[in-house]
Amino acid sequence: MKRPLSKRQQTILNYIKDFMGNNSYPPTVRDIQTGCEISSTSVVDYNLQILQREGYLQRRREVSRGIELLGETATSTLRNLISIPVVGNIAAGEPLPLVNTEQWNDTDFDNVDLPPFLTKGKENVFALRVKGESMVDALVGDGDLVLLESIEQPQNGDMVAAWLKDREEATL
Amino acid sequence: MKRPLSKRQQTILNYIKDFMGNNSYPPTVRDIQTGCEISSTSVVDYNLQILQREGYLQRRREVSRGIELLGETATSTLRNLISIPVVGNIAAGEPLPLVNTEQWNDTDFDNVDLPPFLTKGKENVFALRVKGESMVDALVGDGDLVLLESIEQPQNGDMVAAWLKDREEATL
DNA sequence: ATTGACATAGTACACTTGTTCTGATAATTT
DNA sequence: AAATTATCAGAACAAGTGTACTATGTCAAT
Repeated sequence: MKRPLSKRQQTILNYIKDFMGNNSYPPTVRDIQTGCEISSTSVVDYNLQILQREGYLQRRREVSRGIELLGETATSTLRNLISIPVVGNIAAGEPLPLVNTEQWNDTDFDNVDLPPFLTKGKENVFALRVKGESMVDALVGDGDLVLLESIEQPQNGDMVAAWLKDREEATL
Repeated sequence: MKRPLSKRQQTILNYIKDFMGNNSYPPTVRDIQTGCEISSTSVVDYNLQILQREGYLQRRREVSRGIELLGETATSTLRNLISIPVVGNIAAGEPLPLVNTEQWNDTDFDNVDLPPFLTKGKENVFALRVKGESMVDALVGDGDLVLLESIEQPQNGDMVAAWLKDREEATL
């Protein structure tokens, strides 16, 4: 049941969005105050309460800068491309090697930016570069990147490989 | 010229990454202190200086929570992305090669940042790049990325490749 | 005109948080 | 061993920051 936001509330909301876009940390009450040219911090607090009540943001009043944007506002603007690490190469005509992900660091590998829908539903995804010639029925070629989703499985160590050709995806 | 980070610096860096992944705002010095079980805030400040000097993060000391991660670390954390390593290449028309993770070095792989939903439910995911021409029914082409989910298996290290064609999924 | 909800101001307080200072301990070099 | 550097401890200060309190103004309904 969202009532329309007042002009000031709109201003504040936009300022927060803009601020977080530039600064990687949320604004303080006083940042908003000066940024929106509001005369008092209490006014900011007052409107933030409303914005929270209306579901536009979440506050953690006990901590500084405890503002979190909710809804598409937060997600859609920030998440467009996905960077996937290319952990290494795999050769054709040979079984996939065992990979120990626990030893990996995020900074250890190169990254590839991909559209989000490619990894939908998977959690720990990484990539391998294909070395050598084709695989099963010539679906994968030399230089292709293979996105992998790692799974912990005590008993059986299988791997699921997801090929991504341009925007296409197929599953084996 | 990056000198190797000390264990404590690694711990702090990971904590910041983790914190920003969960909270949408950076941690305070004291958050890091308690989170990493450090006895004094000055120690945190000391190590943050080093991390900044080495280029791992940027600080705005005049404001609270003025920590900004640099590099891929930053973007992937902000966008809730998952960094996936591309461990190697795979060739078409041939079985997937065996990958020995223990031989990998930090510089051996590229990374690809992907949205979490792609790897949801899977733990150790990595990617392979397809080299050469197609595989099964020409679903995967040269340069494609294959997402793999690695599993620890003492006895057998097999991999199942899952192709993702658009929204379809199949398993090998 | 009066009421009452909504919105804004101004101010002060208490806790948070970055910073600084001094000193101690460990690791490394000379 | 002595000297030097790197790292850690502890405490205190000052500014940053959320919040509470009171007062004022606006505006529609009564």
